[in-house]
Order: sequence, then structure tokens, then C-alpha cells
Amino acid sequence: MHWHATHGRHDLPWQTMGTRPDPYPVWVSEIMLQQTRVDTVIPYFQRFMARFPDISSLARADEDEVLALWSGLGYYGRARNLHAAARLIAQRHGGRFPYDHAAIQQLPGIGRSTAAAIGAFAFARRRAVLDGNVKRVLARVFGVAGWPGDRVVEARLWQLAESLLPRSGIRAYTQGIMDLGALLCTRTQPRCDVCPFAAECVAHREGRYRTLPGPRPGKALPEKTTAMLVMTHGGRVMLEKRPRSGIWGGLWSLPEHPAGEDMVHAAMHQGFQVLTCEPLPHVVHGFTHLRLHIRPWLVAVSRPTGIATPARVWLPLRALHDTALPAPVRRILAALAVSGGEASARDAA
DNA sequence: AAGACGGGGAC
DNA sequence: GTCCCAGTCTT
Repeated sequence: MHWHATHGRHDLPWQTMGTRPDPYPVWVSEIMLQQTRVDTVIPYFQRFMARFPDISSLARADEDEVLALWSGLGYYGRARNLHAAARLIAQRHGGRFPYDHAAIQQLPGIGRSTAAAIGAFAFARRRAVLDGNVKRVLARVFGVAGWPGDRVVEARLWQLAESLLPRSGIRAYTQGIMDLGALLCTRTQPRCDVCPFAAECVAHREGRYRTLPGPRPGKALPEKTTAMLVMTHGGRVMLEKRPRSGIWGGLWSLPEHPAGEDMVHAAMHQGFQVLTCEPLPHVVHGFTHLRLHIRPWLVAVSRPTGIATPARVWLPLRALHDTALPAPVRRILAALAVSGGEASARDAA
């Protein structure tokens, strides 16, 4: 806590509040910060808060607009859960963010650690957080070997985290241990020379900072190839709404087809007359659990005869920015919009 | 208990 | 290229 007072982070956008902070920005930031670095989150947080300044405005919003503001941030279930939780708070909690730890953790998208973080920062509730930073600090200081994702290792880390909580000053403590992990006790180049725990840290004393915490067990990354249809007509491109579950759930994306299928046939099968059909440069997109090879096909079609459904939309290429697109799809379409004078010219022809 | 779920920055 | 981040939910 002493270290945090002088060396911690005090100017993050969601910290600009007094001793009785609004739980809403705390909540939004904590959800965005799940598995996502501070520097990545900041611009998303600013945009989100400008558009949805309070729980009520978020509860009234369309899910599509919430997802559009989340586009590029990843783990889109976070956005769907955030939105659902806002509506739930409006209905079941009278529009007030719940105070009780159990009630907070009951909300969709909020687990044990996030509930503790919100409770600590917003209400000074005394519960332990256990995020990637805290896991790293504890594993090193106390010499907890093994991968933190392992159930036994994680249980030990939770036990440590709970046992270390101060009687008072939970905000400074929670922010402090996170900041220590993020700023000093970093993964590869920890600053043990200026760390307040160097004298008592097992990893430092025994020269084990490289192996603590233990790495995730290696696993071969599955590869998958898919073709995507970039159907254009009059400077617009056709998008489909993806199912709510699964990858890119609820986002707008290009129609997928098994690689190797005849794309002209695929486009015609959707009810279009194909004018031209040509391959675009193929894109490799890495997930944590999958490597996806995308083969986009640019298909100019004549007047769309396909039935208009809510799950299908013709989007002007200029309107990409406020649409909820997966990152690789955004890149494919952005490249098209730039070099894309010719595409529209061909469409016009 | 394990897998699904994004994207990007650091090395 | 590899690792992993202010984790949670589903199976």
C-alpha cells in the first residue's frame, strides 16, 4: 500500500472519482479488463462511456449497438453479458448496482475475481481479487509452482490472496497488488531491483522468476480453413448475423463456406446472379485455441433477389466503422474499401 | 476438469 | 512464432 501511494497508477480513466465512486464505470472497466490489457481498453472505455454514460442508457440500448462498440475488443460474450446485466439491474435492482458481494457475482459476466474488484473499488468491500497480475505476484513471492490454471494451484493462490487482505485500505491494497504485477513483477523482465518485496520473494531469492508462475501445458493448436463470401452490389457488401453462441457470437460477418467449395455456386445458391468472382488475399487469424485460415472471395452480384431477412444485411462499405464486425472481417473489408474504387466501378458496370 | 471464447502486445 | 493478459461460462 505504501508502494502504491508513491508508485501506483492513479490516473486511469475509470479512477477519476472520489471516495464514493460510481460503480458503473468501475464495472464497465473491470469487464473490459478481463483478459485485456489496460492500454487496449482505454479507448474502448472512453467511447463506451460517452455513448452509455449510465446503467439506464445501457439497459435501453440495442444489443447490436453495444456489440458495435465492443467490435475489435474480443470475447464478445462480455458485451452481451454486460448488456444483459444492465437490463437485469434495471428490472430486479431498481436500477441501482448491487452492493452485496454475492449479488454482484450473480450478475452475468461477473465471477469471483471481478466481483471482488468491483466491490473493493466501488464499495471498499474486503474481498480478494485473483487476476493474472496477482497470480504472478503471489506465485513468485510465495514460490507457488505449477500452472495457475491448474485447479490445485489456483486454490492455493486464492487461499493466499484471501489471507493477505489488510484490515483497512482495501482499495489501495487491491490497486497496489495489481499495479505491482503490471508495472514491476512483469512476465519476462521483472524490476526486482526496485520491488518492495525483493527481500522476501522466493522467486527472487532463488532466481526462479523465469519459471514462476509455471507455463500453461503445451498443446497443438488446431488449424481450420474456411472460405468467406464477399458479395458486393452497388458499393455494398452482404453480411450475416452470427449465432449468439460460438465464435464471434452476435456479430455481423461474411457468409462462410467450406474451403474448396465452388464459390460461384455458393453465391448462386443464396439466390444471386454472379457477375464476377475472384479470390482475395488469404488471411490467417490466430485465436488462443485455434488458427483460422480465411479465403475471401470477391463476388460481384446483380440485383439481390435473396429474401431480405433480419439476419442478413447489405452494408455500405463506408459504414463499416459502426458495425459489430470480427477483427479479421473488418480488415478484409477495409482493404476492399481502400482499393475498392474498382469494385464499385465494376458493380456500376 | 477441460474447453470455448478474441485480439493484440511483448519478446 | 510463442506466450499470455484486470476471467467467465459451458459442457
